[in-house]
Formats: sequence, structure tokens, C-alpha cells
Amino acid sequence: MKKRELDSCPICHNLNIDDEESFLDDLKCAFRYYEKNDTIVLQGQLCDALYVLTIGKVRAETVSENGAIINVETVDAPRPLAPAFLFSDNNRFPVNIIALEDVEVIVIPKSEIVRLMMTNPDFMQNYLAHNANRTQFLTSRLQLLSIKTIKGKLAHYLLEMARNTDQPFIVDKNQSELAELFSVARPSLARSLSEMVQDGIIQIHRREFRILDINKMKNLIV
Amino acid sequence: MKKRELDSCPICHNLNIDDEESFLDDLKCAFRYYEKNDTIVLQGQLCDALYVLTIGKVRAETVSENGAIINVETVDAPRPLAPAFLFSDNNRFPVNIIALEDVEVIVIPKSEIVRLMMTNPDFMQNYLAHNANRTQFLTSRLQLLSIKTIKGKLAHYLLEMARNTDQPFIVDKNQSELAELFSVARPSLARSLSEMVQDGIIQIHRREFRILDINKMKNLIV
DNA sequence: ACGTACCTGTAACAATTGTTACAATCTAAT
DNA sequence: ATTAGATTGTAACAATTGTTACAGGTACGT
Repeated sequence: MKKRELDSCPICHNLNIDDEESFLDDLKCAFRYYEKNDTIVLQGQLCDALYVLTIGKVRAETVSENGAIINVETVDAPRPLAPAFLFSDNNRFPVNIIALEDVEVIVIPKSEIVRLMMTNPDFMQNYLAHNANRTQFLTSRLQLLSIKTIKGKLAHYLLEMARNTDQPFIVDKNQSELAELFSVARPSLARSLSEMVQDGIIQIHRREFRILDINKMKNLIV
Repeated sequence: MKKRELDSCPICHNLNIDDEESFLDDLKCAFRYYEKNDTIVLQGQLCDALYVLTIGKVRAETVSENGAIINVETVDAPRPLAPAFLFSDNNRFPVNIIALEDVEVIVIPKSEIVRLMMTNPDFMQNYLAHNANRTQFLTSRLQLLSIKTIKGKLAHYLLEMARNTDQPFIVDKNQSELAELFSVARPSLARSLSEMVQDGIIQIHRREFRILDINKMKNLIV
């Protein structure tokens, strides 16, 4: 593994220099290469090694029991794939992972990961931090989805983006992306937005938003 | 810390006996006791130590910006409280934690946790496994909530409970609890259930369910 | 057996969201 | 500048879900 790749990986960056040589020397790992549309991991497959996506882009999809694709997520290198599942009691991949372009994956056996953690505190904390951040992401996503109305979701989302100021701010998603994030239909989202504008709660110009009435906004979150 | 408490804690059980003495001897930790309705942790509070709930029961609640309580979860001892957030970049508690009865909490500084992990592989793997299981739980919860229709959620849930058999099975939640899990209103859930019965997809007698048409069931999950 | 509290079934109506379709506007490449 | 493609606004109507209310069923303690 080259140093460049090492540094760019979220669980391998900022490691103590002294450790880095021994870190690299003995690491047992396999390099795998895939082409577009290759299947890298099959849903349900045993997960006994860490898959680190170092080059390229993949799609992670959940397939329901009748074959319909429920959930899709695109993952860009560099990132570990499903690092939490390596240590879970039910250690099987929850998704299919498919190459969207030419891809390099480094496969590191679980035993090696454990060894690295035991010998390198920085690596261990990186790993923990990465999983922790993932948990936080999932928690906030769950909180968003458990708000029942579209306006409630918008209020929650926009208040976070605005950070308690009444200054205008730019939202980095278009309506379609927002609708997907909220798991609602795009025209419904547009309707809710225009109703909030009519009610004098917000102002919108393209992707620039401004909160006019913070209290009404907060009351939308039930 | 007594051995009994140690064993019952999900991140401390099954530790190597040899290590156990040294594990206990040097552990710097504080015991804290709370009465009913005491606040143990305030949302937003810095999280630089692991809080292990060893005795009692607590409520974890998310409070929205207008003061309304959005999300509630009850946690029984023994369990660590928000163990993932100890290592996250934004290491603040995401919830208020309030004692529901007399409670004992052991507070272990982050540095101690790191030391334990570095010296005790079993402890480290327990910790990782616990966080991983939590991630899995959140992932499946998220998957459930992102299904848009009540019947779809029911199908997903019931198919998992039935485990691909056509044998009757008991659901361990009543309709109100199911409705809360799905984040829908109870009468709406009842209506969906009775429509599924009318359509010959399932049979219900109290909490005993039976799947009559697996294919129709699977097609409900979009 | 009786009453109480809880759970379930159901109905009428309101509110919200989805669907589909199309026009208007913006963006970026030629 | 022009055009193709993406994004946004909007409308009519369908479908789903929420709300409220009440009746009947069940479990449980007295």
C-alpha cells in the first residue's frame, strides 16, 4: 500500500510516523480490481475482512425479497465498506456492492485489523471514530425520517442548515435530492415549500433560503 | 466494580480471566447514583467518558428546538449509554438521559477505555461488536422507515418474523407498539391489517399471524 | 361474576401526500 | 445566441394516512 493511499483513507490517516513502517511491512492484505458493473460483494455474504475502497466509485444497494431494489447509496473512494459489520454478531454484508467504474479494493483480514488496532492506538481511534461518525449519521437520518410531515422535515433540515441565524444560506441539494433524502415525492416537496413561502415562514430564491419566522418554523416539528 | 456487574455488561462480559484482575485493579472510574427523575446527561453535553448504566432504568429523549420531545427510548441496565459518541468527531450527547428509578452509573474516562482496549483484546472486540450491533439495529430501523406504505412496512416486518415459513407465528408487540415502531397512527395500522386479511394475504388471531400468500406479501414492499 | 383498564375493529371525515402532466425557468455546451 | 437537458412551479385528481369517536372483546384483579 502506498503512503498516498494510506493517508487518504479515513481510518488510516494521521498515523504515528514511527509506526507506519511496521504498519505497512507486515500487513497481510489482498488487492482486488474490478471493472464497471462487476459485483464486489453480494448481500448476505460473510464479512470476515475489511474491504477498503481505494480507487473508484461503487453502488451499495439493498435488495428486497421480491428482487426490487429498495435503497441505493453511492460510495466514493477512499472509504472502508461496511466497517461496522466486520465485528457484529451477524457479520454478513447487508447490501450488494457493485462497481460503477474501474475500482481497486484492498481486502484486509479481520485478524490483521485486530492486530493493527492492538499495536497502533491511532489506527484504533480512527477506526472507532469512523464507526462512531457513521452511527451519528444514521441517528440523525433516523430522527429526520421519524418526523411525519414534509414541512416538519423541512423545518428540521433548514434550521440545521441555517444554524440559528436569520441570514440567507445556500442549500447544497436540489429539490429532487431533498425529496429523496426525506423519502417523499418531489412535487409534494415543492408544494410544501411554496406553502411555507405563502405563510411567510421562509423566502426562497433558487437554492438560497432565508428563514423569516423561526418560531413558526420550530412549531412545524412535531 | 464487582464481578457480577462486570459479566452482565455487554461490553465487559467474557473477558479473559487472567486479565480480569489487572483489568479491575487499576481502573479509574467513578460511581454515581441518581434518584427517579434526576437528569443524568443533558443533550449537547460533552461526552468524554463512557457512562455504563449498571443498575436501574433510564429514559433517553431527544428534545426539539421548540422544546417538544421528539423521540423517546427506554434503556435498562446493564448497558453502556451512547458508547459510539465517545469517539465521534462531534462528541456530544445527542439526548437527555433521565433516571426512571434509582440508578447506578459507572463513569469511565475515555483515556481509560483506550487503555483497556489496548491491553485487552476481548474488551476491544466486545466494544467493537456492541457498536457494530447498534449500527445494524439502526440500519434495519432506517430500512423499515424508508418503506413508504404501512402495508409495505408490515410486509417487511412480518416476513422477517415468519422467517420464510408459512407456519403461524406470534408477534411480540401489540398494535400500538407496532404503530409506534412504524411511526404511523394506530387505527391506520389496524385498517391496513384488516385490508390485508380481506385480500387473503394474511390470517390474524390476536397476536398470532400466518402468511397465506408470500408473493403478494413481497410485492407490497416497494 | 363484576368492573376496570387495555386492546382491537371499524366508521366517517379531514388532512396530507402521491401521481401525472405540463409550462416556465435556468444551465451549460455547442 | 441557441438549443438540449435539467430544475422548478403548479394544477387536478387519486391514494393513503391521520383524527376522532365509539363499540365490542379480552385480561385481570377483587
